[in-house]
Amino acid sequence: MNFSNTLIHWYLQNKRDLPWRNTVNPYQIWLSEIMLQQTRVAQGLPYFLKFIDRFPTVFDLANADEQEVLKLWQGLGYYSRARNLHKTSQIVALNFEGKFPDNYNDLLELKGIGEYTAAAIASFAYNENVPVVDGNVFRVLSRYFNIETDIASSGAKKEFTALAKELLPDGKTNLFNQAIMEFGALQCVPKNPNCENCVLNSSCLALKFKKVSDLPIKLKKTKVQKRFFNYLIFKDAIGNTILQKRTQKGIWHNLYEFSLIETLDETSDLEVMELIERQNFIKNQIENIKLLNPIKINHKLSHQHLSVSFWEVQVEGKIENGIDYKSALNFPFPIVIYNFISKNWK
DNA sequence: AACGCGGGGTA
DNA sequence: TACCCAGCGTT
Repeated sequence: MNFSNTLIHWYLQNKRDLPWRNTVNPYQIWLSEIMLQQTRVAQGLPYFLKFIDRFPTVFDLANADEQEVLKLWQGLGYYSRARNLHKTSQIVALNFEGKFPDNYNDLLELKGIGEYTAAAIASFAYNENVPVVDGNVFRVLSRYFNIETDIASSGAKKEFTALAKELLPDGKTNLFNQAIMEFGALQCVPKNPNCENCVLNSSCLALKFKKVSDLPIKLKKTKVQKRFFNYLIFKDAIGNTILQKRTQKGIWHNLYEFSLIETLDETSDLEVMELIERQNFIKNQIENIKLLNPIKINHKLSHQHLSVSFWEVQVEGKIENGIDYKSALNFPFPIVIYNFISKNWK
């Protein structure tokens, strides 16, 4: 049996039972694909179920506020996906009468749908003859065919797409695309794959040449920036606080946070306290300042490492436009903030 | 063509 | 720690 049919055969015996595999509804397939961009199935699955429950159709999603969409997306990361998801739902609902484009090229026009996602939707929902190339496909193909192209290089996508297209079995694009990705996720995993027990081990070139752990080749390294966040949880006489929306470019766009003092390095608690007293965030007089987490919270993003402190700042009187705890919980937060307040703020 | 964008799992 | 995950949009 050849490569493609072996994969399909393996897939039919080993595939996970996932809700978006039991449908050809392009709305559900689209939703799952957006959520699974750079995201593991285990992490995305609960969000998919929440979204389908709250937004059963593209019209329900289109009619929602962005803030509610972001709230449901809270914790999943890469929040531009949620904003683009919402925008695209409105295009589909209003301009296309709720019907998703039914081919690769038209899908590509939509916000948040790139080459991979367009191919995924086109093949899964419409069985169009287009190959998917994601991280799994790069890994499986580079190993099986011993391809040393740097997968982070500009030409790699074209090269692997062409190869994947050659491998598509007639009329079974849907199955093959699912199969090669599932194979990469379950069998041909990044580290220490179980090659002894693999349906392709007799013909895999990486295994033959003992290069499994060297492939795929990826040269680009991400460099990490360190940042130091001090969040001020103001509290007035009736327990209200201040929240603000992150409208600037950068991380957590359109999510909410407390008043923020960012310092360039590991500033001492005493110095931060002085900064809080000097900076006039609100008119109210400060009564008391208390550091809530003497041990800094380290929150790691893929490209930034954050050291986060939370300060309770008691002020006199009532804060203008203050917000109470119960209302605050309805806002979408970065998960590091949400985890802290849900644990430490009553 | 290179970079910014989350959060969590794995070794 | 370092790397990876059903990548995309911007510059």
